[in-house]
Parts: sequence; structure tokens; C-alpha cells
Amino acid sequence: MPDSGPMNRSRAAEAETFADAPIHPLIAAKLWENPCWFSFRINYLSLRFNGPVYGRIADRHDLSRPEYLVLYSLSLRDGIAAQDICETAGFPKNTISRAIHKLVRRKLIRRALDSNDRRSFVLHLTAEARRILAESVPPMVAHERRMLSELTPAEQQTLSKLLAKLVVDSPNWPIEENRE
Amino acid sequence: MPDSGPMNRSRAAEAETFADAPIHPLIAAKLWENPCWFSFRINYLSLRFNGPVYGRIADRHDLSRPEYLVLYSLSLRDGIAAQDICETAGFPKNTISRAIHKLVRRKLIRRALDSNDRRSFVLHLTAEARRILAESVPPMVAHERRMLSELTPAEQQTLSKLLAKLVVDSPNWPIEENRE
DNA sequence: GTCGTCAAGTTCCATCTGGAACTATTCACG
DNA sequence: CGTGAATAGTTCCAGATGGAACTTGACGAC
Repeated sequence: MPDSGPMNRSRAAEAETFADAPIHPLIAAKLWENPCWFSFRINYLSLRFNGPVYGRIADRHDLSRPEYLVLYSLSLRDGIAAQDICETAGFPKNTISRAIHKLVRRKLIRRALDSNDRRSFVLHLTAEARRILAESVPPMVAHERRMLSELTPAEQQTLSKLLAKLVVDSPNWPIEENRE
Repeated sequence: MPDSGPMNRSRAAEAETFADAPIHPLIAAKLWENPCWFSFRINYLSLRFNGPVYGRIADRHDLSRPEYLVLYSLSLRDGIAAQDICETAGFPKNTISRAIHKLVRRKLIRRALDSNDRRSFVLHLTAEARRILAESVPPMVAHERRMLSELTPAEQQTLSKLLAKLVVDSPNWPIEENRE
């Protein structure tokens, strides 16, 4: 695998600062000999978050990940449309559409015609959905806190800001034209 | 939504440093009014990475994400077993098992009995797999570089180290005993 | 107006996914 | 050694997933 520029050399140094920790050899390789160091880190951490958290939500509330994401998104901004959820959650629109219909059937959300655009629907949480959220969000936050507990508050703030920069920049990323 | 401690107040301040950028309102809420600020950031960035990257690989090489992950893992450490790939890629073992069999059928990997443990198999890349990797890795690296291009090299180094700390700590996270 | 284009959501369907149960092998321990 | 628990990997199957095509409504150009 070729040297991928200055980051590769500095990450070899990074590896040494973890020399005492017990690490699976393949994890070590994916951290420090990997040209895609960033995508490994975020994919791995996502998986380690999503597995337990959505597993618990499926067990206790019988909600799939897309379904829960609809509720969670509405808890942050009630009255948004399906499309907003797709754009910010990264799921295709048919998956979100199905999730919405299931939630309507379970009376966890209400769906009203958007008076400005009759193709679109405005979504609202019901009281029952708010109850489920009140019960499920705290353990989720606790899990995230545990994940971050190795970092100082200052480090957490730095991390938050660096990742926010990337999210804010993401609309400018190329659309991947496949010049085949 | 309750205030989630000191991080929430500091993230309100963080939001102001992005005041001039054009941001989807729900993205802004998920960044700065979200008790799970970290998991949103990594999930969102993962999705924005995986979509284009694995889409391209499916189109050009007809490989699913689990299949490609097997190849990629072997490119970092040839001769590992299925189980190592599961642990480091976060996929269940049956998914990885299927991926391995498909790759064997396509002659992209070879599978040999592990002489130390006859339950286990040792995997090796073929020349054809190495050709596919040589063709597919550079665009993937380029996409990652583009994602990170908003950060200075020093910021990238900081980010790398903070995320590595979390990955290294992850074996210590609780196993999610569901005291139902 | 109305025609062409685009956007919001839905439906269809082939494929993928992952939990659970299963087989074969190894390991711990008396 | 021998028996029970654990581990590597496989198979089965119900259900989830997402691309593509479709429907309906919005919007700009003329």
C-alpha cells in the first residue's frame, strides 16, 4: 500500500502513543496503516454505537432504525416533511416513506397536507411518541457519554467542532459523476 | 429536550461560529440542539462517505459492501480469518461468511484450512483481487481527502488522534445488558 | 393558458440482511 | 482422558432494503 502523504507518517507516530494499550492487530492496521483512516474510524464508531442503541429500541419499542429516526427528527423539529428527514438522515425516500406509514398506523405520528405544496405532508408527533422518546433518549445519551468518556471536555469540544466543519462543508462535495 | 450538561452550552456557542454558512435547518438542529451530537456527526459522515464509495464499487466491480470489506481487510493483513474481519468491520458473521463464499467462487480469494485450528480458515487474496484493489482504492482515498479538505493538516491530525482514542477504548464499553 | 421539466411521495420487486438454530472443533477442568 | 461449555463457521428464513418506474402536483418559459 503506497504512502498516502504526510498524514501517513504522522499516524505512524500516533500509533506509538497507544503502544501500551491491548489492540486487535487488524484494528491496529486499520487505524494506522490504512489510507482511509478517517472512514474506518467513523464507520467503526457508528457501528459500535448503532448496534446496541438500535438493538435496544427494536427490543423495547418495536421500532426499526428508519422509524426511530423519523421520531427523533420530529423531536428536534416538529412539522417537517419526509424529504427533510431523508436529506438529514441519509436514507432513501422510499425507506422513509414506509417508516412514516408504519408510524401513522401505530398512531405515533400524524400526517397533514401541506397547505403550500399539495404534494407534500407535514408530520407531527403524538403524545405516545413523546412518551417513547422520553423513555428511549436518556439511555442513548448515556451510551454516547460512555463512548466519549475517554476524552476530556475540552477534547470533546474540539472533536465536535472539527466534525461539524465537515458536516457543514458536505453539500460542496462532488456528486460522484461516474465517468465510466 | 433537556439541557445535556456543559457540552450543550458550548455547542450553542459553536453554532455561532458557523453563522454565515448556508445550512439546512434540520441539519443545524441535529448539529447543535441534539443531545446525541456525536452519533449524528459520525453517522451522517459515514453515510456521505459510504453512499458514493460503495456505489462506485458496486457499479464497477459488482461487489457488495461486505464483500469489498473482506478484500480491503485482507489487503491490510493477508492470511487472517473470517472472525477477524467480523470483529473489525462490525458485520455479523453470517454476512461475512456469505461474502467469503462469493469471493471464493469468483476466485478473488483463496481459503485454506488453518493448521492450528481446524474450525477456522485462513484467507488470501488472489492476483485478480489485488488488481481490483489497485483500481478501486485510489478513488476512495481521493473521496476521503475531499471530505477532509476543509481541515488543516494539524486539525486532521488532532481528529485522527481523538477518534483513535475512542476506537482503542471501545472494547471497554458495556455490553448492553438489557435488564428488561 | 399549456407544455416540458422537475420535485414529493408511493409502489413494485429482486436482493440483501441478520437473528436463531445447527455442526464441528477446541478448550477448561476435574 | 471425558464431559460440558465455548468458539469458528454455515444454513435457514422472515423481514428489511433500496433502485427504478410511476403518480400527482408545482413551476418556469413562452
